[in-house]
Amino acid sequence: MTFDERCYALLRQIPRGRVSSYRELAHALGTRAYRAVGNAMNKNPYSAEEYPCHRVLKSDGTVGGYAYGTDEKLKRLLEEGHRIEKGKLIDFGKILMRASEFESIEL
DNA sequence: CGGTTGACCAAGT
DNA sequence: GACTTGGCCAACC
Repeated sequence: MTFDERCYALLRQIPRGRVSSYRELAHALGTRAYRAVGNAMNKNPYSAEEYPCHRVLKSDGTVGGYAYGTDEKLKRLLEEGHRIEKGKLIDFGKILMRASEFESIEL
């Protein structure tokens, strides 16, 4: 399994109403390849239904990039009931899915 | 094998 | 707050 595929395996575990971060995903994979996680999200070939890469934000709770524009990412987050102020997710700390919460995946 | 590229991070100014 | 800097590391030349 490639690094990208492992990222997607974690990605599909993030439920509607919650978010995670590039940092947490990297940590869940036992690496500090934050940027490589971003690269994987950028290449995400799957549907947003099963693989919601718009739910992956920066470690400080700001929205971060998106292949179809940050405005589209913002829109999708709002549709899922999140509140955003000054570019940052409100209650990011409570909504954030941390590395320890992910189920282990295949190698 | 070396070099470049990022949807990043953290600490500093 | 808005930059800049050095660091990070998989993927793809």
